[in-house]
Amino acid sequence: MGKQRPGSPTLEEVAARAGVGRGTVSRVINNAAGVKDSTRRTVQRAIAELGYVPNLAARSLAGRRADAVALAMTERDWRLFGEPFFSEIVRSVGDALADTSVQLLLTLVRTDAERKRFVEYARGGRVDGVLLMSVRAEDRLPDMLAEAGLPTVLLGRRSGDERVTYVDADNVGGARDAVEHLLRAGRRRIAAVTGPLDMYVTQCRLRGYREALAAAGVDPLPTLVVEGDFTEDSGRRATAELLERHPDLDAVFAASDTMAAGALGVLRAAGRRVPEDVAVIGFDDFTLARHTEPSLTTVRQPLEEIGRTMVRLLLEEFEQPEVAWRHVILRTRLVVRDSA
Amino acid sequence: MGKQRPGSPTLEEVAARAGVGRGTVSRVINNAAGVKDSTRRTVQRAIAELGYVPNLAARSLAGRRADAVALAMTERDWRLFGEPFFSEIVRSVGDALADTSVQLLLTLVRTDAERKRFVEYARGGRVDGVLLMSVRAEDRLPDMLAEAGLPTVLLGRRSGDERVTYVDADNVGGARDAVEHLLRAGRRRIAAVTGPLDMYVTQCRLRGYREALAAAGVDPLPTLVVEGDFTEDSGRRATAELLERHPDLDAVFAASDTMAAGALGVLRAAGRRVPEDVAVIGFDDFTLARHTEPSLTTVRQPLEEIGRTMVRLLLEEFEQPEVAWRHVILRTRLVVRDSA
DNA sequence: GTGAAAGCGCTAACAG
DNA sequence: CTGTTAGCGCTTTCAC
Repeated sequence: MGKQRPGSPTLEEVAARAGVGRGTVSRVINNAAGVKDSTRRTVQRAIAELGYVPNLAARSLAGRRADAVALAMTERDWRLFGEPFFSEIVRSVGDALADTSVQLLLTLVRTDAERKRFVEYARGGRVDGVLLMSVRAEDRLPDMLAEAGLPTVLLGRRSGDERVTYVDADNVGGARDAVEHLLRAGRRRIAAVTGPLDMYVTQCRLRGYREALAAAGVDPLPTLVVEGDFTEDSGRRATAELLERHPDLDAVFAASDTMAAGALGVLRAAGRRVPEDVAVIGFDDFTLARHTEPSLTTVRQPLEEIGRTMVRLLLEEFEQPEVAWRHVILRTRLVVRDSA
Repeated sequence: MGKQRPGSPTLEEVAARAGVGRGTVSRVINNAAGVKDSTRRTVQRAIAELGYVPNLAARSLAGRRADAVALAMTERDWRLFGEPFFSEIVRSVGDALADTSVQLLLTLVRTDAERKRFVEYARGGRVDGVLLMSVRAEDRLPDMLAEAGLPTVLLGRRSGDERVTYVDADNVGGARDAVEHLLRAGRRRIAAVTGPLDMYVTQCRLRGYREALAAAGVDPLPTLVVEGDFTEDSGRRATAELLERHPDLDAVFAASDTMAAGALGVLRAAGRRVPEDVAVIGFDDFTLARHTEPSLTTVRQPLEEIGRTMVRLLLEEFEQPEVAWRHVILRTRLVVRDSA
C-alpha cells in the first residue's frame, strides 16, 4: 500500500551527501536559527538534488505537532453539506489557516462507523486539534475529543452550559431583533420556521422569537411554529403547512436564510405579495443576500468572523492548555432591506 | 502543541499490564490471526482499562499504511465548492469508503501556498493516495503526486492523452446526444453555454455540440457559444448575452445543469416560454432533477458511479503498482422530460 | 502461540 | 555553530 515511496531519500542520506550531521539537516528543513549560511546552502542543494521530502510520520512521532487540524462535519444528513453556510465556514477557516503550515483536513462524520474511525484518527495524533460544525445536543463527540486532551472548538454550543470551547452567534438577541422588526412594521400574525428542535441554536432562535412576541403582548400561537431542518426544501414544506393552518399570517420569521428562500418561493406561488402582503425575515445572510430581491430583511451572522475566531481559539488552546474552555459570542446585525 | 496527550498509554504499557509481549498486543489490535483466544481477551481487557489508542504516527512510521486518502479540490474559485456536483462526489466517495478503515480527508488546494503544503503533506506519507477533482489543463499537481509514487486518481482528464489514472464520463457522446435531441425536435438556432474553455471537459462537450450540428448540416455560428464557469450565475449572464445577440434562438444547450438552471431563469424572465418557444437541455442532473419543472431534458452523468469508480481505481493502484495508469469512461444517459 | 530485538526517519538535548 | 546520541511507539522478523 501507499506509504512513502520505498527508497525515498531520508534525512540521513541528505546529511551524508552534504557532509554534515543529521541535526544540521533537521535545523535547515525546520528553518531553525543557528546554522551558518554557507552550510545551510550546502544542505539545501543536497535536498534539492535528492528530491528529499521529510517523512511526516517520523516527524510527528519524534514529538511535536502533526501540523494538521480537522474540520469535521457531524451531519447524518448529507444534504446540508452543499448549503452555503458550510461552504462559507470552510472557506473562512481555510483562509484563516492559509498563511500557516497547518494543513486543513475536512472530514465527514455521518455514521457510527465513521465516528469511531474519526475518533481513532484524531486521538491517534494525526491532527493537533479539531473544529466541529453543527453538533447535535446529544452528541458526545466533543467530550470524547476534549477528554482525550485534544484541543477542540465547536461552532455553536450544544446547551446552555457547554463545557467545551465554542464560538457562537447571539441567536436569542438576533431572533428577537428580527421579530421586533416585524412587529414594528405592524405585523402581528408572525409565523416561525425553525431548525431541528433538538439543536440548541434552534431553541435560542425560538426563544428570541417568543421573547419579542411576549414583549409586544402578542399571543404566541403554537400552531404558528413549524420545524424545519435548515434546508430550502424544508422551508418550502413548513411554509406550505403554515399557509394551510393560518391563511391570515402576515409575516414569516425563518431561522435560516436558506429556509427563508424556500418560504419566499411558496408564498409567491400561493399568490401572496412580499413584503406588502406578507413579510419574510431570515436569519443568516448568504443565500438571500445574493439571490433575491432587495426587499428582504435579514439578521446577519458573521460567518467569516466565526471561522476566523474558531481558528484563533484553537491556536489559543495549543498555547494555553491550562485553560479548561473558552466561549465567544459574536454579535449579529439586523440588515433592513424593506423596499418601502 | 497538540500531539497525543503526553502520558497517553503506549502499547508497551498495555503489554506490561496484560503480562504479555509487545508483539502480542500488536497482533491483537491489528486483528491478526495466531493469538490464543484467552490471551486475546486478556489483552483487550488491558486495552479497555487503560483506554489505549494506537499512535498512528508510530504505526505509519513502522511501515504499512497511513490508512487515509485525500480528496483534493483544486479550485481557485471557492464558489464551486457549494455546487451539488462536488457535494455529490464527496458523498459518493465517502460512501465507497464507509466500510473500510480508510479515513477520507477533504482538502482545499486554492493558492500556491496551499498547493505546496498539500504536496508536502501527501508526499510526506500522511495519505496512501490522492483523489483529485476538477483539475485544470495546465495543472501539474497530478504529475507531481504520481511521479512521487503516490497512487493518484483524477476525476476527468486534463487532455486527450492523460498519463494519470482517471475516471471520466463520455462527454463528447453525451453532448452530441443532447444536441441531436434538440435537432430532432426541430430546433435549429441552438446556443451553447459552455464551461471554462481551458478545461478538457468543456472542449469535449463543445465538440459534441459541434459534431451534432455538423451532422445535421446546421451552420455553427461562433456567436451562439458563450463561456461560463459552471456556476448558476454564469449561466444567467451567458444566457442574457445570448438573448441579446440572438433574439431568435430557439434552444440552449448548457454544459452543466447548474448553468442550465441559470439559463432557465433568464429565459423565463425575458418572457420566453420553455419549452414551447425555446428548449433547454442541461448536462448532469442534480439541480435540475430536483428543482425545476418536469419539462426539461438532461444528459445524466452518473456521479454516484464516478465516486465509486474513483475509489475502486485507487484501491487497484494500491494493489498493482506496476500498472502505469488506467482510464475508465462512464456512459452518460439522455433523460427526456419534454412535457409534450 | 508468544517474546525479544531491530529498526522505521525524525527531533531534541547535549556535548563539543 | 555543528555532530552525536537517545529515544518517539509501533510493526515485524526471528527464535523459542
